[in-house]
Amino acid sequence: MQILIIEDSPVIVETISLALEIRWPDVKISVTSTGEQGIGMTETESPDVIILDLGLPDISGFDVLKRIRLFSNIPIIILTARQDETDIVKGLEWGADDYMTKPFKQLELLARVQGAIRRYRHLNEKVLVCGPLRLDPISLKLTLNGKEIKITRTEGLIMGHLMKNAGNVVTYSSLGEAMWGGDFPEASDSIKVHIRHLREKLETNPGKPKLIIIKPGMGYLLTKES
Amino acid sequence: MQILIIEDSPVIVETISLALEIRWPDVKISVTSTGEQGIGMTETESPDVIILDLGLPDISGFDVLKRIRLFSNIPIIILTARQDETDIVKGLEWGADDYMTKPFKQLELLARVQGAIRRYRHLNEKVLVCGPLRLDPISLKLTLNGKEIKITRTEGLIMGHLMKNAGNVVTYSSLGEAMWGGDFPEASDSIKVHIRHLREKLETNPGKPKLIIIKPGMGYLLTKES
DNA sequence: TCCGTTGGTTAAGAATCCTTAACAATATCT
DNA sequence: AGATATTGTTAAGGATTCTTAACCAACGGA
Repeated sequence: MQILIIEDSPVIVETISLALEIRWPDVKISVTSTGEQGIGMTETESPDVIILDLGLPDISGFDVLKRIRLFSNIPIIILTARQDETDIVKGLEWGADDYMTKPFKQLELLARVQGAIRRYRHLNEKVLVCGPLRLDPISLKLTLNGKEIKITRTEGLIMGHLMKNAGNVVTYSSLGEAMWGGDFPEASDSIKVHIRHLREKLETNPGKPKLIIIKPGMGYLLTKES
Repeated sequence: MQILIIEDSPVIVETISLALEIRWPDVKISVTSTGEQGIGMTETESPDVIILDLGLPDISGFDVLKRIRLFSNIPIIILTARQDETDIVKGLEWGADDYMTKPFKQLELLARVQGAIRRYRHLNEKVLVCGPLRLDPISLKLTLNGKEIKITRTEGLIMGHLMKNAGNVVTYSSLGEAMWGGDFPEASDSIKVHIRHLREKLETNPGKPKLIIIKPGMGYLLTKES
């Protein structure tokens, strides 16, 4: 994970960096105080998110935004002073993904960054295919040999995770993360219930599963191909 | 709505066009039988969806795919013969959004096109802002003055539709379409209940709404700005 | 062999959410 | 102003979905 901060105030850079590093200990943060350099670094480093102050010393933040958008869809969160709130609409129209007004809370920042990443991830989520199974990871619609299978949200998240790692074992904890996000209950019986439900919907013989296989002591595995 | 078909078999083109025209009577369909032309037409016509046969007379369908992906994220549905199913994975890896094996059912085609468009629409769905309200239209998370407001899925769809048309009246039927999709119950009392719930969550005085206003006989209106 | 752990199975309960329905309040029209 | 149509309000019911819990079966190590 890599984040580019285009901001000329060292205090704000410090605030932002600190929060990001606490939330994502292995984040790589690049900083520049000028717009020109920011555009360059966007190309060279291709960060996952850009945090862009609209009030820069050299060129207008809007120009930076526009020029980055000429070649990239990287999510951009714009910063602006509270009194310049009219800029926000303009910024969003020019392709920003989100905005924050200064001063802002660190938690708010983290939420916005997290949201921007999540939305951007969506962009790259293509239909997943695995043998006879197809899953649209956004709408969580699943088909088996072309027939639509009704699944719940949670079941869809599990299938998405299994299909992304088809052929490999998926641990309980990584499944938990896919289902519940960041932090999830230590122990829960519910995974095996969901697995049961999925097997009932997908397997010809749910008692003798051929698709969703248990790897004892490790986790589950979705058989690659058929 | 515009769709580009890159396919050299007139029979298949006919099948596809017919289905598309029935489903979307005002669709604009462009056809070409060669890959080179297909790439060109993608640039000049910027269609909403491309249907691409992998078996073309001039250049490989994969090359077409790759070259289009160099400059565009337009959703591409690839067609391939049943016996070449190994192509599918390669196609998806190279950036196709979906696939169909020939022969295919017309209804299946429509579903795939619809799905591709819906997913692509997501790409362009930025955070909606309207005065103190912010809505992420994908996760349907809503904040009011920065505070997160818990809303249900249906409430989120309603807010999305209202915010997209902030300042303008939104009719009952268009709200129904936003909530339930294509076809929806003629008469239902539930909209007004959802509106009530939203007002309880958003208005300082839900009985005297200032945000979600009724336009008697027409529909609802979300006040632009505050 | 026996016990303990791991996973499977099933049912019940809780939580959430949507819709319906009945009645009240308000607006619109004549 | 009075009648009628439209919208507001509230409670209740039903559907769906997730979790918990209790018990069963299989397996491996002591």
